[in-house]
Amino acid sequence: MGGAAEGRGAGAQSIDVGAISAEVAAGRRCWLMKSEPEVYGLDDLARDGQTSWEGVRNYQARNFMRDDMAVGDLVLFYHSNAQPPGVAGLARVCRAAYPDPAAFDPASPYFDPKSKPEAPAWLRVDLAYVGHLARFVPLEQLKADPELSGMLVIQRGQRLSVQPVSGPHLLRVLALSAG
DNA sequence: GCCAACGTTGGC
DNA sequence: GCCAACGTTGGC
Repeated sequence: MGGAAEGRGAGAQSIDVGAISAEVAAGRRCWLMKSEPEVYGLDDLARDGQTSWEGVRNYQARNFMRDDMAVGDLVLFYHSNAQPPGVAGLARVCRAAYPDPAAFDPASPYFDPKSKPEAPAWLRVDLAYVGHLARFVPLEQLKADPELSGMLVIQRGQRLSVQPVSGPHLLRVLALSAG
């Protein structure tokens, strides 16, 4: 591997910013979701094409998925606990919230005995890969950008792994990644 | 590894 | 319902 693909996994795609802008202008909902790249990063999603977002164990994050997330929604894929942390790419919700089977599995690190199949406490969505940002946008750059003031991910102590993002903020991140 | 921020738990 | 203790997140 080399050239433009340096540092990206096999199958990495670029993002059609014009098409995304049109979607956002038409009212497409936007999100940011965090993953530790050593656990499951954007390269893994590019390889797999889609994935089930298991393991959300925070009520506010669950409620966002349950109440507000729909098929087609756009997702900034954020690498947390990374060096540096930041936005790596774009994904899309391809299945709306449904019970997270990991919560029922005693062998899973996400097992939660409070969650029963007849009354699931935890949900997951499925995400499809859209593309890698032209350039990774580190958290430091998000924090420094005046147009992104108010974005949740840059706020101190903000730990939510599923966050709503405004359309203009999502487009701004794409613009920053282009240069 | 440190630690600030936050969420959850459990005694009362 | 209060709140201290504890566990987790996640940047640094």
